[in-house]
Amino acid sequence: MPGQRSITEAEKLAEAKLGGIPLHREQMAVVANIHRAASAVRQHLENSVLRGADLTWTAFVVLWVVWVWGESETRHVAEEAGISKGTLTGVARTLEGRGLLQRAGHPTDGRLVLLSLTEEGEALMRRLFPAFNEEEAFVAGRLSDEECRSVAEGLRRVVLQVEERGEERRLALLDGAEPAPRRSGRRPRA
Amino acid sequence: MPGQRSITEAEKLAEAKLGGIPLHREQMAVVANIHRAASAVRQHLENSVLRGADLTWTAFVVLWVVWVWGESETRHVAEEAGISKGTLTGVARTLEGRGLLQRAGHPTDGRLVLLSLTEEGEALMRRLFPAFNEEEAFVAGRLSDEECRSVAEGLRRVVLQVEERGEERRLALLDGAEPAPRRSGRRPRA
DNA sequence: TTCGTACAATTTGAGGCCGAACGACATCTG
DNA sequence: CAGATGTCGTTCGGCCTCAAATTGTACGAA
Repeated sequence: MPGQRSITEAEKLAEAKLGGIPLHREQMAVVANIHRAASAVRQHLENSVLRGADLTWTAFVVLWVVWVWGESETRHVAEEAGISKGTLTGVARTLEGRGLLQRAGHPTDGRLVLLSLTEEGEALMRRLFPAFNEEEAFVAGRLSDEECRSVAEGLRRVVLQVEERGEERRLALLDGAEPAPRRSGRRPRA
Repeated sequence: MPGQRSITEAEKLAEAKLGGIPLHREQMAVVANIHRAASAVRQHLENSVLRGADLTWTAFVVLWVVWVWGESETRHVAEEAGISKGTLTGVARTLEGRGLLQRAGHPTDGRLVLLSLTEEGEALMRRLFPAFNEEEAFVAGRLSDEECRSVAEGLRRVVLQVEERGEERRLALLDGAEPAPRRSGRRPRA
């Protein structure tokens, strides 16, 4: 099993590389496993239920959000789907082109755009979601309901920590230094 | 807090949408939280320690793998970093261009390519990793060491389930049907 | 020794991804 | 009621991402 042995093994190697500087082992392992699990789960779901419908993970998440919450403003959809506004614009365009999603202007605020599923999109989700949820159950199959709750609760605390203290922490780390702009991204016109 | 309330709320809405079809609630919540946590952690680390070094998450992971394991064949690096071989080719090219990574042919098997850090890459990791690990500790700050171990263990079981049973499961689901090729990707030349 | 099979990394095409810049609109303030 | 200020969604540049097709190398069998 490469999986777990690697992490334990890697800890020792990393510690050796640092020559005695102490390492936050448990915290390192939990972060590593979060990402391992996320990518394993995503890959399984993409290759089982999503592939047949020619949907990517992100496209499915966006459809799911709009399906569950009903017609919504794009900023809320992006927030809920965990992607940036810019990414959502592209994904929504793709889904609109496939006839699964609709776009409408807000009646009173001209800046807003509302997203909703088409009838075809609704039908797709009614068909797809049960299969999706079944695979969620599969990937969590080695955990009892109680263990699922406990792991979910632990993860929730990680999310809360970043949401509530992350920004402040990042500012403290920079401590006055310039925010170090991303090297990629759009350039000023001048 | 949009975070947790949304998931609980969403469960009810999704259940309503399905009109009585039972839902695997705990499993759905654990999968949702895995992805929330992964993206929150990634974003925090990119915007705190990685941004200043102009490294993306993936680039850092690749450097980390090569740093910890030493000179390695690309297929192992891709596997360990959780990305496809094709993605690694591009990322390695970028890092090579920045003088952080080296590429060398295998002495006896001409098909293999070996990756290793340059001296500059080594120096970067010696400087960067302690800061990275410090932020891993920060994001896990609301969990005790024991809770970290327990969450990590739960996640490990999810990874194992997918690694050991995933393929078989996907085959069973298709059950003879064609594997439904990805719509994007390279086309045959003919 | 040449063929076939196996396996390596790379190329390719379509799309996801971020954050800064941008233009359109809304809303406050004088 | 005009200008300043703020907030929307979109555009844009540079990467990442995948899997299939491709190219190149290795190695066993005929």
